[in-house]
Amino acid sequence: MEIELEKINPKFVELFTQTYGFTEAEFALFLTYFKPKTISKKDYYLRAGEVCKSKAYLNKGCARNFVLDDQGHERILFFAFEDWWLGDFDSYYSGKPGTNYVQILEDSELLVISKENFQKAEKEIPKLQQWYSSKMLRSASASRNRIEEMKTLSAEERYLKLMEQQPHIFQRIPLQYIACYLNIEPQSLSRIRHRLTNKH
Amino acid sequence: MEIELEKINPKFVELFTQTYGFTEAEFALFLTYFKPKTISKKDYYLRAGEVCKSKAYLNKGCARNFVLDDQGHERILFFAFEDWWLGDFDSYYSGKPGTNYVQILEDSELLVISKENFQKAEKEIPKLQQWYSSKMLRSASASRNRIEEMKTLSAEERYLKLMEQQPHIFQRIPLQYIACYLNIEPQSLSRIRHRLTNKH
DNA sequence: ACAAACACTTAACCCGGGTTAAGAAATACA
DNA sequence: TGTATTTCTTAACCCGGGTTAAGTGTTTGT
Repeated sequence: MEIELEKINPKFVELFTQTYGFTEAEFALFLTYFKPKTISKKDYYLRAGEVCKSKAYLNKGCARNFVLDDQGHERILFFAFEDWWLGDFDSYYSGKPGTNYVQILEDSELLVISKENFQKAEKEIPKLQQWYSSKMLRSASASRNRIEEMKTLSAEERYLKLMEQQPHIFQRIPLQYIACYLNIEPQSLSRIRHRLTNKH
Repeated sequence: MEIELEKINPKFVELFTQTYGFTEAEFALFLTYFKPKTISKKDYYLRAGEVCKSKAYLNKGCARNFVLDDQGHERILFFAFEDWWLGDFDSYYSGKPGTNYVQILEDSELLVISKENFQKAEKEIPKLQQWYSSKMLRSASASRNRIEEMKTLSAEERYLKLMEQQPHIFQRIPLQYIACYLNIEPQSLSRIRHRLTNKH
């Protein structure tokens, strides 16, 4: 199962060769550790209760990452599109069963690298560590930020902010999931959109 | 203007002699740096725009510490009772005009120590520094905590929590100020109290 | 091509709490 | 002691958003 270079998102190549300065040999080696995998719409890359034993580069498609709250309701943490990484990082690092679901929303192509292979790669290509730790920091601060916004902004403000800052989400994600992501009931989101279009 | 020991809140003596281990001589010296001051109800110990040049031990009485928000509405940060310290710590340390008002709510007796005198005392009695830095830490974490509660709890929950955790406040502070402290309109607080008493 | 499933909207209703306005009760002051 | 001021309560109304229920499209799979 060789990975065909032409099929890889150019951003993937760029990230490691340009930004992190992998040599051609390093990059080629790195690639051998990945396995392509396709998952079709509605299937899961990961479910709560499973141990997350790999990272997956989302080469094509999109997905939603969610957890269940105490009442068993889904809470979407984020949507992933091309050039995102899928997984449950807590579970990955702790080795314990995780709480995250990663459900594919469009037939998708992943590049999957197992924990063992990633560890090998880290030894052989130490630059990899920098990349990953900076990624973690950014995502931790983003999630604090989101919690803050949930508490301080009204439903309408949250909707408008998302429209402004990530309009592409609305092209590909069903409104019900966007509502869930924004912590708004789908009916209420519908009403908010109605209010906004009929208001001047 | 000697300070009469019998009139000082025993907690004040205890704090410095017992908890911080001042010798009798040190404590006596420390005391000479204070000046007694009485302020009557509704007067201010401090107003926004003034530079806070002293700390004041509230020996008897009570006060409210508030700021004005962007719309000019009062926001009560905390109430002070016997054994609290009054002031605007930002202004005290920066030497710049502050934003805090400290209004006396019952005729009160203060023990005031000027910044210069406190600095002298700190040199002569180094233990003082420990006391003050630990105080600052605790109050910073309390205020973060309060902001968090404002965002996560409903008006009714905030009221019940205060009733449970600091019932003494209700003995001495007018409800309108408590409402302000809880970020509830006085009418709404009244309604909440009504709901609660008439609900079983 | 059709039924079944899914996605979205509309509407009626409820609830918490802000807003406005007015009244009742308590305090203070002369 | 009585009037004035302050404090607290009540009531009517509004608004945002959750809840329930019933549509109306729109996809999907056979």
